[in-house]
Amino acid sequence: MPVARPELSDSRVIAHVDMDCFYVQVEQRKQQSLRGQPTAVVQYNSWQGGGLIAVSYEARKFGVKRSMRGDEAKQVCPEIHLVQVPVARGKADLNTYRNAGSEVVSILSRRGRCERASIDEVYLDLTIAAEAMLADNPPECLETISEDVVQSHVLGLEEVGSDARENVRHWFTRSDASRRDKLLACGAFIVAELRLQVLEETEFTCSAGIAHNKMLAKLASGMNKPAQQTVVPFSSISKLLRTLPIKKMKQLGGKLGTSLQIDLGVNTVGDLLQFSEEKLQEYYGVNTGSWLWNTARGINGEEVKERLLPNSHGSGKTFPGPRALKTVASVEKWLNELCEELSERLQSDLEQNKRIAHTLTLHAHAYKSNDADSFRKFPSKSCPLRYGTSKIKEDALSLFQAGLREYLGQYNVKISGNQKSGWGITGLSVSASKIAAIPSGTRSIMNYFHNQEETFPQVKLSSEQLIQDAPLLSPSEDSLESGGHLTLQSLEPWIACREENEETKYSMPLDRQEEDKDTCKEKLPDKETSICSSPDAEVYRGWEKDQTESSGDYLTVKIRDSLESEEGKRKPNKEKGMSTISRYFQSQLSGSLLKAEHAGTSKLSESSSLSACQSELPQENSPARGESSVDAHLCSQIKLKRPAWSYDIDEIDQDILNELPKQIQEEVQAWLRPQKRPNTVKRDLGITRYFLPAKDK
DNA sequence: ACGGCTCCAACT
DNA sequence: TAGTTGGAG
Repeated sequence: MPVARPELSDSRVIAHVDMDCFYVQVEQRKQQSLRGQPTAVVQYNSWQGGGLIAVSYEARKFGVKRSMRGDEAKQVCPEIHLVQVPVARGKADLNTYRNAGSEVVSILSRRGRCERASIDEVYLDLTIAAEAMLADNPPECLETISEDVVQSHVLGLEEVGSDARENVRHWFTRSDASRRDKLLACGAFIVAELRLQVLEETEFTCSAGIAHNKMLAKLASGMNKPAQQTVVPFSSISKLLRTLPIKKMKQLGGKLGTSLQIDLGVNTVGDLLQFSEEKLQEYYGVNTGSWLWNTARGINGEEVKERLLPNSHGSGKTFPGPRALKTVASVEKWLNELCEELSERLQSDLEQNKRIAHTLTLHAHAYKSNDADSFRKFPSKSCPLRYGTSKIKEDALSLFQAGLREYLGQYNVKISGNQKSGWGITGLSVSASKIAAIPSGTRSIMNYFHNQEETFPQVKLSSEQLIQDAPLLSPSEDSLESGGHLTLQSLEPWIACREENEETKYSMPLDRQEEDKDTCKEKLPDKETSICSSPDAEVYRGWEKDQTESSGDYLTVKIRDSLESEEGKRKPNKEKGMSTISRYFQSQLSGSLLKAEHAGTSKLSESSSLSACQSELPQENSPARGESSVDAHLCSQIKLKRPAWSYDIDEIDQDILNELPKQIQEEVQAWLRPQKRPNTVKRDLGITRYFLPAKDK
């Protein structure tokens, strides 16, 4: 069965905002003299002037293109200013651009759901805001319309006429427009405001598309650049798509688009209209077939996902041709560099966003010169991610060695040392994924009960489960003010200070599990303190409150009473679980709730707040972040602090969760199963077979 | 075996 | 789940 077909009456207001030659703008802001100049950002100046990764519009006039070499660019545009991407640890370092992207996102996310689509693009769902504007303050009632809005492009209007501007102004204000047009008009107002705010607060310009779905918004944002916006009214869609080259459509720029051209003779999106949905499904499978059919009609039901932060971090480098790595030692050296960068970024993510990553993956490209099957792909390998730079290095190397053995095949025993081993590594990357919000129900739990108390005198937990005599927790004023044990901050140090001197449970990387098991184990500490709960670890971790810094009470709440060990012996016991959790909440309420209010306004507590980006400050006082000493300092500082809580996230009884308020359930869920994304949109990109007819029909 | 470095998502 | 593949900027 085909995927659920999106509504024909899709009247959402979706915007796609795209920064104009973003890296160039970032460099121009840093170095104001570059403004207005033909400029490009280049990496690796050594070989042929390096590769261009961003080109200013002034330079584009000269025919300078991305993917040119620096030298080429100089030829067509001798005046061009080439700015190098920062280099750290022997590789390009994109952090300044990532941070600048975060600045922008923090502004663009103000008016509706915001999905960070890449380092310099977002999608916005402005439906609610547009509806509100239409209800309260519709454009047709406005006396004057701001210049920025009138400068919008509206597809389908005669822009060549003597009075293009007047046409646009009229389109925005006419009272007899359809509701969907009016909503788009409101969307365009909102986007214009947002873009202005971005400019004022960051000095960056951007372009935008406003339409009823993501596909069309994306298409439109690229139509008038730079620093302009384009609206796609419903009535303009068919004409727009009729002549649009198929490859211009997002997702069709690659092999699928080529297959459409070659195999079906489809050159424009409009050409697709002649094929029935069934026919397209025959060629490309049900999902892709339906997607194509819808796309031809401008229909696209993809939701804008709420995501301000990336789902993974990676650090990689290529070693082209002669620079290929040929010894394990050189691979190790580079892996170390990559891991250091990755670890640093994981640390910042932890500090700024309170998130932890759960999986470490290694990718490599390799060649074999001698062998017959030398075109085999180097397999990617992953393992649980342990925080701490040296742990990451260690694990990454193990993953590499596992991959290499597999790559070389079982007969090739000698993999190390020899210069003439016949293999070479042309690309390496390490990445961290499955990033989830820190196990910090604390905030929302406290917020929840805070609110509850205003509404109800007593929490809604069955009374027999409220154990009054449990002297569990009554934090001193002091501990609350310093972040106490109820805030994220108290949790952070425990997770943040994962460094080498600690005792840490060893999650054995794949390759060592078999052969080196014994030798490995001896070197390893046996006490479990790892963030990652490995599935086979027989561990108990309660919630602990440290005694060094707070009032001296000691708390151990068993959040997990039902334990399912590997042998699966014990059976769930809801009652017990409930009672302990209830005790915890109860003690919170009776003991510390009111004080928590003060904590909420204290400086420390503020600094621990979960702001997505720390860049909402005016940029004058937010210079580019220092390189790395910050982290080191913070970490050492943190080490002195106590471990706050520990927990065993895999062992929480689902029944217990179900008893909790929805808000908390969601938060806990997120940390229970980080890998599972809520609401996976049934999107269809099964782009695997292009030449095979009808398999799945 | 060069465009380099990321990121996302679907599929198996 | 881990690993592969395609796509985009």
